[in-house]
Amino acid sequence: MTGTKAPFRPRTPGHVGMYVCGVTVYDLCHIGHARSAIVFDVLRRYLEAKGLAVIYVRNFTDIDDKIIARAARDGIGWRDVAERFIVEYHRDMDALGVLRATVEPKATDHIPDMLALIAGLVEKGMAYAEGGDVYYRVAGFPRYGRLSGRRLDQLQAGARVEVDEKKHDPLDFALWKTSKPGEPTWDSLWGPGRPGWHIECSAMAMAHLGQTIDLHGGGQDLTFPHHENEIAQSEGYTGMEFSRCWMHNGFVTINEEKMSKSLGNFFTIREILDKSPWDRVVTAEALRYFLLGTHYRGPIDFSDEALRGAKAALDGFYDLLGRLREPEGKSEHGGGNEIARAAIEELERQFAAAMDDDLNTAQALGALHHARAEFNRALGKVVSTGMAQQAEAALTRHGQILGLEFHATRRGQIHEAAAHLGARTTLEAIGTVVGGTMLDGDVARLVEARNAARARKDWAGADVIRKQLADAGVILEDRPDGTTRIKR
RNA sequence: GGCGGCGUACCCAAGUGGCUAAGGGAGCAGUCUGCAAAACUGCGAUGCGGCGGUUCGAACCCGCCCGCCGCCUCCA
Repeated sequence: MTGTKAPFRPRTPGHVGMYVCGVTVYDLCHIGHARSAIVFDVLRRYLEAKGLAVIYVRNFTDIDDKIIARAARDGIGWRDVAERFIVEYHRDMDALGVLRATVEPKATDHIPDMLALIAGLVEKGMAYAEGGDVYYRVAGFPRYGRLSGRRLDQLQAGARVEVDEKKHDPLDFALWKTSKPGEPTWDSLWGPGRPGWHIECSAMAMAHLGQTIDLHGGGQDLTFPHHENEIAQSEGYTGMEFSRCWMHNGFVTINEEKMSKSLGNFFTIREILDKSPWDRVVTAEALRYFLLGTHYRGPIDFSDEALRGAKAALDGFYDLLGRLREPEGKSEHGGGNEIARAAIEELERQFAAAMDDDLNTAQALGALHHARAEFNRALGKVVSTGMAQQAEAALTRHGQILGLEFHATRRGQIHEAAAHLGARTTLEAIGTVVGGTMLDGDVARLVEARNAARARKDWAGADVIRKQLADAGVILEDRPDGTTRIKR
């Protein structure tokens, strides 16, 4: 609220009520939506990992001009539009590993709450009715503009021409508006109509989290006027502080420019997942990694190159996890145990320090990479199976806080998985068939044949098989002890 | 016009007064290796848009300038 970082202290120790503005469900989500969802998903995961009980409320705006317009265009009902895109939202966000919120309220389920709020504001003189519409009297709320660092006189000077002459002041905003013919309507004290945009968030936040919430989040573009208006409505009504902490994520840009529909420079989550050369699971994780690689408040520029970089960085973790999990090269008398032990401690410390400092996920990823290098170094000096397990657990535990699941068997672990799964099932479980569908049994036979060739120093023959497997998306890595690591 | 943000190596990026300016990607060299891959080691900004200033000390604070972006209207 003060525009500075401040220690986060929830109202009730050990409990956090957080509200994040979700999406208006009239179209597929783009990566800007993904960023917001992922940032606050990570915040929620981290708070929970710290042992706090989090109630996370993320709404759906399911009544809005754009939904009505879309319904008219598609020739279906507005409720059908909303329902369809809620399903699509979940499809995309599930793919990105965004957890469902504790409560995902829809605006239209809270019309009575909104009406109660509006009525209260009118009673207190904070709002006024005018010909079936109800407006909030901004001038009656002295703190208006504090969140976004604006002053009333400046706003008025710069205000664009308002067509709506029902407003007493151009800055006033609609709490309730008369429906046009054919539009969805609800009955109210001021006649049939529908809610303005801002009131829904106040109503839903208070309905689920009480009159003062611990934390409110959303995209940077919502700071003004949406969140400013939420504060005005809520505090005007309750006389209490609405949210103790505000967090706004920066934009995703394309070629350094904000994504927007008018510029046509936006990517939906769907098309990124569909058009990627990699499997969906791999792409989704790379996208998440990419989005967490920059501090949430700053802008982030999306490009194929950036996504490739994220994927390459993740590959390093997968290679390490494969080495930690394989039984080969482990010994109880290894000299790497101390290195690994120290690295785990360092990771715990650095990761927490980064996350505690305004959710610095970029720095947290740096800590994870440092641990990765240390674990690799330890493996070079040999570690025990127990220490390898601890290292693996440390990596996956911290990865999970960021929503990076290191999905067990993406690459490099097929020989483990294949032991107890049918070959076909394994391929599906792994989810990353890099352009090949060779069955595990065939792979195993070819590896055996190649090793036989190597044993009799038939290098040409061995290389033919290596090539054959490579074409099927299987990469072989020979270990010093003569065994072969299989990656696909 | 008002408000705000950004500019760190080839690319991305953390760091916002004081140890050798994190980390990732790409690159080069070396170790290992039949080859390859992976891994490890080393190299790479005497400098953090430019110029001044404050300070024992600044990428980090102040001033001016240059460049880029966003908000002020629906928008994650």
